[in-house]
Amino acid sequence: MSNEQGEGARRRPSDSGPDDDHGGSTRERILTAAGELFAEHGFTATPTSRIAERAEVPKGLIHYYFRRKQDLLAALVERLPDEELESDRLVVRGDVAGSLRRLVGELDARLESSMLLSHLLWREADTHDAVRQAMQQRFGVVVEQIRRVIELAMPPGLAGCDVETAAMLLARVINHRHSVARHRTEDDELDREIGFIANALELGAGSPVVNPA
Amino acid sequence: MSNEQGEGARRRPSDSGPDDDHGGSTRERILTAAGELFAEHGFTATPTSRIAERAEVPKGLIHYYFRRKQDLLAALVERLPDEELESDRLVVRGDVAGSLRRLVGELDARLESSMLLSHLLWREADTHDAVRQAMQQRFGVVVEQIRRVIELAMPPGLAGCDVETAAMLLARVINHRHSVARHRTEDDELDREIGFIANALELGAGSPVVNPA
Amino acid sequence: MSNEQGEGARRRPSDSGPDDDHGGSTRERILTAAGELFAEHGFTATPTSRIAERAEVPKGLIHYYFRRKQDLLAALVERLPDEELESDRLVVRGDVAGSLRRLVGELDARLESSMLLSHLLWREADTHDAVRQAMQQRFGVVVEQIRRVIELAMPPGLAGCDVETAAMLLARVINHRHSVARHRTEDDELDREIGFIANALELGAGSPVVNPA
Amino acid sequence: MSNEQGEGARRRPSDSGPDDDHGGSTRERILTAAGELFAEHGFTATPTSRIAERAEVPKGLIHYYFRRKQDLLAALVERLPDEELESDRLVVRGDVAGSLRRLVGELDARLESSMLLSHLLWREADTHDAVRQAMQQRFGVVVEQIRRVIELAMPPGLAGCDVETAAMLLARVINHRHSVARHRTEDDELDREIGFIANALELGAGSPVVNPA
DNA sequence: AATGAATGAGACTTCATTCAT
DNA sequence: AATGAATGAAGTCTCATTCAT
Repeated sequence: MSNEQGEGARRRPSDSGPDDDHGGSTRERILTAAGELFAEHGFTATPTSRIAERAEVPKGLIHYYFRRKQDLLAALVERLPDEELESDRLVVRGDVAGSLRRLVGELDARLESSMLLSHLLWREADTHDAVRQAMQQRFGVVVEQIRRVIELAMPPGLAGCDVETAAMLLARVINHRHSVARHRTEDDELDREIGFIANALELGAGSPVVNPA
Repeated sequence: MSNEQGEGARRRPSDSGPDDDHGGSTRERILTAAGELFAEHGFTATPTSRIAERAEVPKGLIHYYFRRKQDLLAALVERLPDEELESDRLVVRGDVAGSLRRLVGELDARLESSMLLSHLLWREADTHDAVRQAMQQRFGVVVEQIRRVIELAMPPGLAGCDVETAAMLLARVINHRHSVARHRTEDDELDREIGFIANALELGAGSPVVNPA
Repeated sequence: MSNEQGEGARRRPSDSGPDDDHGGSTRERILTAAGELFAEHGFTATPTSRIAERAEVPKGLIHYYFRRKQDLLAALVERLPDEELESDRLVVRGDVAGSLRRLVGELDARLESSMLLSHLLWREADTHDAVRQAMQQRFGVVVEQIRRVIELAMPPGLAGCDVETAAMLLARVINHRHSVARHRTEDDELDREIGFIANALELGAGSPVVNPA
Repeated sequence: MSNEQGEGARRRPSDSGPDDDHGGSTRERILTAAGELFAEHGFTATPTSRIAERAEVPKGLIHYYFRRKQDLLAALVERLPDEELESDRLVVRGDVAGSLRRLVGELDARLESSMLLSHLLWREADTHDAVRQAMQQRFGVVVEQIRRVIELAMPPGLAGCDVETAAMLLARVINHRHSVARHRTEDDELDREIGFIANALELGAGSPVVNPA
């Protein structure tokens, strides 16, 4: 268990050339099919043969590009969109809730295409080390971005409250959506939760932690 | 691939007799082993033969008690501790944070034994209908309990804020711990998050939701 | 490469009971089929599916008894007839050639059933450690037996010659037959070679090793 | 499964041109790599892709030069050094042992480069007809050469003994080294065995075969 | 002349499940 | 009630070989 290899993922043959294949380069089609199926049924429960079917390539080609099934997962992780984004332009000083909403919107837009994928990765995180590491790193990045937006958006006088915790809280909510909530994505709830946190911050929540049990 | 039910789970042969087996009735030992292994490696990735090994029973016995592998999962769901608990005695009026901490503590204590199991179930939730339904129901129960504790603990004057959202937020945090956070369970973080939410509530957060996007 | 495991070979189900299978216990039939096919076409070139065909068992049963193909080889080695035999009764003092011929005859008789097998094992000796070790040990045993027979059969006065070398020489001839000569087993040649060696010993060959360049 | 021949081995594209490849013509590098790998792991167990790797040529090139994998084996057989050598200059009349030692030394020197290869060929002899035939022919040539050296080296008076058998015996020893003994090549043993045979011949061994069984 | 993507047959192996005892 | 031998479908992966470029 948990053997990453670093190698295993062969380079794609025609990287930037025009694709006369139906729908992306062959390698890409395989990855897309794999991502979808993994997300729908899980990694172990998805036979490589079904990936081949959906990608409309012969079975052997899967293992030509990705020697082991596991390498498909690794490649999917690498292909994740970079979560980094210049968040500064989203910030409106004094409007924490609005700024956070815009941030979450941006993050979601980026992940939109890979929502299912993201969900899959959370599922496989504790079976595959590479996946887990990637996920944890991404979590850290998100927390950091939230924290930054909050700090920029907060009115100057209210610097005392627990920004760190609020950021973590929101990051967890976001992750929860991507990881577990998959089916019932109720934007309404999310919206209210963002509002709650922003409001709490503006009220100075968390600053004086009173008698911690 | 959906959910069989009704039949499938055979009644244990010697139900009430004294156990001369080493460590619980045979059927129970099988379930425990299955729960552990499913949690460690996932449902599909766990062969029934390995369950038999860990439970120290012959392989045939697994399918004697549980005709299909899937029935093991169903039985594990049924065996989950009832989340219902008389929360009233945990409440100290005026101390929202403390009350919530005690509630979370109780919930954790109940789940302690089945922490891994709970995690497993979240993983398998979108592959197995029966599991998903159970999980969603449990989520609802937890939200409700949190809401109740908050309402009981809140000082009378502050009834205006968004208790519903706060409850959902905390429930999500709890679930996140059980479903995803598996490895790094940092109680410190949880504690601060509870404090943050309680404090926010006391400050009236969420009451006037300002310009919702 | 070269991973023996010690385990891997499941115990046969009905060891000594009467066989109503057609031709030995199931496990034994598999081993016999494997031995034959390995000998004919080599280990790697023999698919387990063909073993199943010849043994007239379903493919899965092969791996029920022998988890890995390699375990078949290991089991075949273990099944080799013990080369040890009470050679003393074969010896006629003063008749070295005759004594050796009887010894070789005995060894051949023992190996007769496993001639092909023996050949196979030599072929696979340098790919599979377990096989090589078994083969080397067997070689040592044979050399020792030959040496003993020679010493018992030699007339007392001629003790000076190089018995060790003669024994090795003959052992090598025997092995050569089993390992390489497979197809054209001309007993005539063997006979003359035994005669030559015996005669040489009686003439005192090897005693004074002259200028070993 | 028998032996194809006649076609199959394409002529190398640039036969006589200067080699700017690193280490021999491309075709030759392929053959060398194939020989090494076949000897190490056996014919069937060696993928052509690994041959390409070791030869540092693209995979397609293997099948460009040698349409079928089997043709590699055939080419290796053809490339074997010619065993024929003018043995007369090695002979010192009256010194049988010395003459044989020099002969064996020469043969070994020729085969030195292809010791492993020779071993491989013996292994594959009974799976590939072409290989077996080549091997048997080579065996005959060696026997003949030994016989010739013995006859030339023997003192005139001792013509009565069984030269044929002695030659066969020694040829077998040589072959045994090349085919089986691969790992523990103890020149010491070989030396003593040559001495034994030569000594036996000088003593007239084999001449009067006494009571053949 | 040379390349490496593509192909599909088939190898080994695992496994849930059945069934005779 | 309990067992483990038996079964065969299906999984992952390898590989010789072809072919368009």
